[in-house]
Amino acid sequence: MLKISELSAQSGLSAHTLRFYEKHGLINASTRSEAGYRFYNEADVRRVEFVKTARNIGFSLDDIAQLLSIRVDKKSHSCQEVTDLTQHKLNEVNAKIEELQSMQQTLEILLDSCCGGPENATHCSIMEALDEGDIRDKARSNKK
Amino acid sequence: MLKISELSAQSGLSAHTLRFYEKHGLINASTRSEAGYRFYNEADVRRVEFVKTARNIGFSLDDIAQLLSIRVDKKSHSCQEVTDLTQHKLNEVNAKIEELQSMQQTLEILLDSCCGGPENATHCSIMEALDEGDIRDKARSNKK
DNA sequence: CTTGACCTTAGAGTCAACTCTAAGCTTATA
DNA sequence: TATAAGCTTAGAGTTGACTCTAAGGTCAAG
Ligand SMILES: [Zn+2]
Ligand SMILES: [Zn+2]
Ligand SMILES: [Zn+2]
Ligand SMILES: [Zn+2]
Repeated sequence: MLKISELSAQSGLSAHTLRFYEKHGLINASTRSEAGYRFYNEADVRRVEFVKTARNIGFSLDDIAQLLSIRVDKKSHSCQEVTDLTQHKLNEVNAKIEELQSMQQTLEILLDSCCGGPENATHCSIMEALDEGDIRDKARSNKK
Repeated sequence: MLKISELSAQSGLSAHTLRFYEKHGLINASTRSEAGYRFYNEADVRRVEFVKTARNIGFSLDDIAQLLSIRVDKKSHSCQEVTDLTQHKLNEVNAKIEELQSMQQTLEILLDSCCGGPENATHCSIMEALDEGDIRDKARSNKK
């Protein structure tokens, strides 16, 4: 049985974060001492590791809550539910990547066009491009 | 001279957003009516368009504030300052893309491994992977 | 028996970029 | 002249995932 500071050291999550996750229904200390101190058993630790893994992949805490509710009763849930969640997350990630790649392209074009030198910026092609808005066409897909 | 609602219609930014940008020092109505109504002239409108363009590229409002301070006095600033800002933003964007691509890979691996069918999730390889944490190695670079 | 480290809670603060509300003027139209 | 639409301000609310604070209880060591 681990105290919160021990679990914190072991998991790399701060005690604050562990309490925060508890408040949001993700994890729990299955026992408390008489004084109210949290004590985590092995199953608790495994659950925390599950949360950590899912979080590292990029799932939101809401996603993780759903994954956890599947985890505690796998018989009542299907593989399809799991792939739906995963696919949905993948779609989000893909959309963000596209948005960022569009920004990336525009920024590279801007950098290519500017001399980057120490002279003053009265002739700066980046400033001109921002003023004229003509890169906006290339950057339009960046909009949320 | 445009009233705020007219500039809002023309620019696609809400009147709320225009006031918000003003509060944060990005834009200004160079004149006010006797009753205090904002009136935007052509230079104001061009400044708003500059902000919009920069925002669409992905610059933060802080970045934009810096770009604007260069814009109003180009003689006192160098091309290098402009490229520094742009390069810094590009580095940020590249870092995020890498992070997301790592998530993307992990999610694709997970999706490949799961049957996605309607049977129950007791055998689900995604749940197993999350439990065992063995994809964490692939996903480790996702950490902030 | 007193430090000092650790634990508890509720609740506030952080970041970014809006978004909205309330309460009250102003202006245009009927 | 009355109604509605539009403007003003200060300030609060939103989202997500923490992060920290205050005020106090607990526990081991010296
Ligand atoms: Zn130059
Ligand atoms: Zn330049
Ligand atoms: Zn299956
Ligand atoms: Zn499965």
